[in-house]
Amino acid sequence: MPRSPEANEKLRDESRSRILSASLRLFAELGYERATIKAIAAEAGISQGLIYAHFTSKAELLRAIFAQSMADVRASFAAAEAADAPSARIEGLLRASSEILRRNADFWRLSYSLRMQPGVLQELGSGLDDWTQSIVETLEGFLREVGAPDPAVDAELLFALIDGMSQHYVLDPDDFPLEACIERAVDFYRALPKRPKRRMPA
Amino acid sequence: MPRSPEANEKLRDESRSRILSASLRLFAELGYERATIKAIAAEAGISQGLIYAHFTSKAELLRAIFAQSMADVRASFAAAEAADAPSARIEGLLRASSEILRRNADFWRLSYSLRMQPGVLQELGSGLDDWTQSIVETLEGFLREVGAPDPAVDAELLFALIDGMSQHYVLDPDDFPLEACIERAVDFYRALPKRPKRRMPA
Amino acid sequence: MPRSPEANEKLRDESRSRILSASLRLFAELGYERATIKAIAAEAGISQGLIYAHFTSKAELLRAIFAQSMADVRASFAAAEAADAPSARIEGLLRASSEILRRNADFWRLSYSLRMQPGVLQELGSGLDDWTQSIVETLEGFLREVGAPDPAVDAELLFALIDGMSQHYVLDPDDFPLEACIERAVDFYRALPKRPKRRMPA
Amino acid sequence: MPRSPEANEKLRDESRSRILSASLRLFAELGYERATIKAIAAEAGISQGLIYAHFTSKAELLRAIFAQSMADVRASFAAAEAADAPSARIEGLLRASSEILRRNADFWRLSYSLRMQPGVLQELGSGLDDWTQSIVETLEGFLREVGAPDPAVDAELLFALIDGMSQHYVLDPDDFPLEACIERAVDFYRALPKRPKRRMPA
DNA sequence: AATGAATGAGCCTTCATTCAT
DNA sequence: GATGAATGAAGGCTCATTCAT
Repeated sequence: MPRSPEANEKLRDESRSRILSASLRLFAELGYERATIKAIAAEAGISQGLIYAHFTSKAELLRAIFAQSMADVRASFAAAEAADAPSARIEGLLRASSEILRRNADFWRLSYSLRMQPGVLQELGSGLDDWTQSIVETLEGFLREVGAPDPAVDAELLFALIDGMSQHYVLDPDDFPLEACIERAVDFYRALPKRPKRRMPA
Repeated sequence: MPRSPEANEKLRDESRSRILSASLRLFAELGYERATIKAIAAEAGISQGLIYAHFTSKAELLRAIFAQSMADVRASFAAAEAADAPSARIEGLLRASSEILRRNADFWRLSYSLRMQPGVLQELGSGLDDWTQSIVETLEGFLREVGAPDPAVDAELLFALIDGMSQHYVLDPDDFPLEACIERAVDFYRALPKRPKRRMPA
Repeated sequence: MPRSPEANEKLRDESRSRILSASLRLFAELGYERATIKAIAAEAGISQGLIYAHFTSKAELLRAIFAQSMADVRASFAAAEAADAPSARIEGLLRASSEILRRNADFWRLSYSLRMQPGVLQELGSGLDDWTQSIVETLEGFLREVGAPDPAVDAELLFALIDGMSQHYVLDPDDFPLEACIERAVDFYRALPKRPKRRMPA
Repeated sequence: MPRSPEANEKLRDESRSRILSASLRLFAELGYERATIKAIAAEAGISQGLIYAHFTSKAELLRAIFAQSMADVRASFAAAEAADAPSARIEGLLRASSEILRRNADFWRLSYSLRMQPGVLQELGSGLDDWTQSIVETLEGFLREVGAPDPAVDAELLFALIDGMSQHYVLDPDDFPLEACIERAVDFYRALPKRPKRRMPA
């Protein structure tokens, strides 16, 4: 007598999510290339073959992880955007990143490690570029609202700042003072400087 | 008939530096794992075997690149530190990074791609951690000099900012407005905000 | 609640024959090695596991197909043999092959593809050799009856001819003029040449 | 001091031809699928990796074998065609096949085994179909010259006969009376029957 | 009788590394 | 110093087969 469809689905889902979380962990810890299918299977407590019953290839597995995590992250971002009054949006966003980071540290680690590897990146297919692009645009909108003198440049700067902090946190979560840095950044953006008159810098 | 010792040494040095620059280029472009010894040899215009006459392994080649480039970078930094009056040091440093980046873009690309891959990193041996540590300390000194309220945190923040900009530049040198961002950062640090009284943030 | 034994048996037979015809089709189309158990199950509309409830292995499945089809073919041959007067037996056999081929094209395709792969053949176990042997002997009998000068050689020749035509037909059923060739072969055998005196050929 | 270019070429050629002949042997003996790269390497007395220094893939290796052998065979055929007076061409061709077969028995075994496996065939790329096509056309020309009533059909018949004999020989070189069969076939074609008046066959 | 999740051996291929010259 | 042929240890992936239900 075959297993009931529900029992089957449960088994499958269980396997799938073990694979997914094992790979996220190992991809983040070792990097995509060094995280062996063999090692992933071991970490997930299953056989190598089973991975291919769920994902057609290692690259597919990477894509699945991204799809899953990016959906999660996107939701968090959207929540942050909607929540605040215009004047507080930047503060809101900065403070939100802290939680988003903590909740998906492994994903961010992986994502940052991939960003610098064009070879692997293209196995992932596009999506990441578009995404960062859209973040910059969002930031630019916020900064325009608060009267930044050159919102395009300020957006790049703010994004660089957030990205830099995120990476430093993710690299060393125990020692990097994430919250303190964020609060300090808030100070800076509250005192948003006007662009001064200036002679051409060399 | 044997070559003269000097001619030999010159040949050797020539080979060595071809290998080094070829690997730097390929490591940066493809990532450490995907840059094949075969491809490096081809790029350098020499045989695979010769690489092992100069470096005992691929990891050791990576180490050599780091040693060479870090020396170069350290020198640039030292110059920047010494050049300015205390009050202008932060500005000086920010502006200096632009040139340091442009001169060694490949090295930075590689370095950033490695930083997130502990697996590869440990083949590199320590050194990178110590180095970033020393940078943070230098920054902290600068910030203390200009009266930052919490130099330790401000140093982390400034380092994150520089690192973020550097990465964004290195990722897309043609589109990222590096100089404009740096100048804008200078604005922020000229207007260095005091830490305001504040109720505990949630 | 348990099914009645008869219903069970009917189900079982149904499954078995679906499996058999699905595998014959796929073995013929893709070759034994490339026809996956998974694909066979899909083609048969059943689960992979069920195949192993009927056959202990893929090789055993192949054996079953051969047993089934060879029985079928043997019957057709016997009918052809018995039907004609001695003088017309060769013609009868030639003409009969056409129908036998058309009826079991897939089996012949498979059979021809296997014949050249000793590796697979031995998984099949003996049987095919014996069978071709018996065909040659039958032909030899026919040819002796019609006064062939060297029935043994003529039998080999005739078998080769039939086999050659069969394969060419099976390879390209739409373009190969099977019936025309058979009729032409009949011409040749009606005019069965005497063996001429001859000097040793080099 | 590097090996001389000649020494290198000799080494390479030696390896290449060991690989080529080992694969031909194993492909012919076991079939393409069952002839493992591992087994081929062992048969050739070299490492698995070396095969890929000469051929980019297993399929490529197959292609190389075909290219090599087909050139050889084509030359033999051309020689046979040119050698004889029109009236003796068919005899000449029949007798030539014997030697062509004996010289490349393994290649023919392989070639016949592949012909029935569309999957593998297409990895080989086209060429085989064109080739058989051109053979049939050549035969048709010969038969027209000697006044065959329907050269197109007669060509198919003759080709089937040759192919049938070839296969039977190649399947069992020790027992199949190749020369005797060929001589007997010559008898048949010397006595080339006219097409008789005939009522429609059933 | 039947299912489909799960296994594990083995395949093709890549690549850092060695070695004879 | 330099070459390039050669090796061998994985790595990703497939597939016949088993097993709990």
